[in-house]
Amino acid sequence: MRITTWNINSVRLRMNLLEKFIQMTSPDVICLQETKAHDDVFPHELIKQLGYEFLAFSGQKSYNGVAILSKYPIEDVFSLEFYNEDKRHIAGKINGIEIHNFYIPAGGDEPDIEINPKFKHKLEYIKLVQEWFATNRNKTDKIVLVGDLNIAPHEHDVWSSKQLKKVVSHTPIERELLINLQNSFEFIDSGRHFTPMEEKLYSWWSYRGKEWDKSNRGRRLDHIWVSLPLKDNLKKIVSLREARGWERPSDHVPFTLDLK
DNA sequence: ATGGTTGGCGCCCAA
Repeated sequence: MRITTWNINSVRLRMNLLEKFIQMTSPDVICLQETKAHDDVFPHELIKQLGYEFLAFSGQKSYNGVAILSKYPIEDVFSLEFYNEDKRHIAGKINGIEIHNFYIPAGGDEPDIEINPKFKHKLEYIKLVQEWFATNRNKTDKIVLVGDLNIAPHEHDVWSSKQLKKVVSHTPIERELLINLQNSFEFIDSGRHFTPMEEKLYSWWSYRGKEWDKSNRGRRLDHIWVSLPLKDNLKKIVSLREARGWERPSDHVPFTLDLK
């Protein structure tokens, strides 16, 4: 089973890129974030024409929004709403595996919970996810957790750990909380399972600043984790860097896992 | 220390 996570930054604007990616990669399951489309305007007919008959989506106007596109039936679909009415999560069971698609809050600019409520909300959100899994799921369940988690947890998940240590997405508190969440459920980080810790691995390059390709100031914000029963099924991952150079790209690239 | 770009929507906000 081939599973992709991709923050597409407006699904309606980038249907042509989605089609291009599908032709290249043909995943069984595609999890999208930042669809930025209310359910009433989600392009479900077009996506079905691309070969994804089974869809689950939870969207809102302008912001957030997540979707699961699947070649196989999706059962037991539900969404967690940890903050306001934000559409940041959708889950469902495909071929006996429960897939959780998250769009964790970005957290604003200032990494200080006293003056920035968005940062506070981000940290709380991660703790709530951890509590939810501890309370509602077992480590023996077959689970895949994907999404734009908006945190680059390890040193070589960013172009300069030193220069980004006070930048939201790579502050010590966020890194610690995300690693705690991962360890608390013994999730396996597929990106680092296949890429040595000392090797750079990115999934996002900012729109700001010229020459993203040459300067290569990337971050690994997008992740696919699997629960312990799926560890031996891990086959390979691909972070599709070239997608950042496509015409009118998302600032995130598709990240794909193959499971035996 | 600062400013840089993009998308959605409505005349600015979030990333």
